[in-house]
Amino acid sequence: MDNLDLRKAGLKVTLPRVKILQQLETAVERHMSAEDIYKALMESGEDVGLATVYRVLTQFEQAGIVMRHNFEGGSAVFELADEGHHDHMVCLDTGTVLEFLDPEIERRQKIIAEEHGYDLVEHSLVLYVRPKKQ
Amino acid sequence: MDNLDLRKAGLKVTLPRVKILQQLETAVERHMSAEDIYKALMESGEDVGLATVYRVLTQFEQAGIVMRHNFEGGSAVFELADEGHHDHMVCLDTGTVLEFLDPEIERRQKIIAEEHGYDLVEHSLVLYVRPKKQ
DNA sequence: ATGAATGCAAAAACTTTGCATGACG
DNA sequence: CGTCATGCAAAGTTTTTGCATTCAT
Repeated sequence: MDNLDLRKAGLKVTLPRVKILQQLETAVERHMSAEDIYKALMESGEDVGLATVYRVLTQFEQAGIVMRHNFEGGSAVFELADEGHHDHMVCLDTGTVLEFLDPEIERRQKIIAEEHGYDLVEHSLVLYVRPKKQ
Repeated sequence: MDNLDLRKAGLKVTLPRVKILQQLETAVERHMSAEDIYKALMESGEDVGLATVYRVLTQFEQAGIVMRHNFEGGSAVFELADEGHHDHMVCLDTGTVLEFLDPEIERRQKIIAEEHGYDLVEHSLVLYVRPKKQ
């Protein structure tokens, strides 16, 4: 995921775009809101406008470089689309986001859509969880 | 789902609350946004404020009378919580919302959460589909 | 009568857009 | 150099909140 990917997407290699990409690559938390990225860049001394972060993330999404998710709670979160498809598990206590993929669930989804006369285009599955009690 | 349910939830039986409940019960489309409900009431000659619709829906949600869903696209949709749990299938062409329940998917979700050391609290599964081609 | 609920308008939260300036190729 | 991208501020959307008034019990 580097400057070449930007060019391939027809996007000029500008400082804000490179910095946002780097942020998503190096951040501890893979899943960040526009605001998260904006703040992180500000703290690193990078001077990027919030509007630019939103614009760039939207372009990245269209180019298939990032994925946008609407978990519960105000804002959308973005993650690098460098892995294959997966679903998410969000801890209600800590906000931690875990990724998982279950072939059986994937399979059933496709079957269910077809049983109803549809083709499955995409899906959104989020498990909201809490640390196991004992 | 009647006035008794409101009382049981500790909510006074007011005209706006009754009308909103009726709207959700009688509307053709079970899944409505606050704006949808507001407009429908206006067209029926009921004079309810949009803020009240939001307030009442939030109270209904807390009381377990309705469920709130965040499908793609701006606004949240609400449905009466008079059936058991189910997931949703949204047609990208028509906006139609279908409900389904797959015991196997439900089972797998719980297992996956536990395998990661969590208890499953709730989940959100939405299939985005299109009418089958042939 | 009194506490809760409503309507309105204002604000809040998140995201997008218009436009003049600046940077990339 | 021309064009695309940026920053800022303003506007758009959806939802929430403050407050005076009205309503339910």
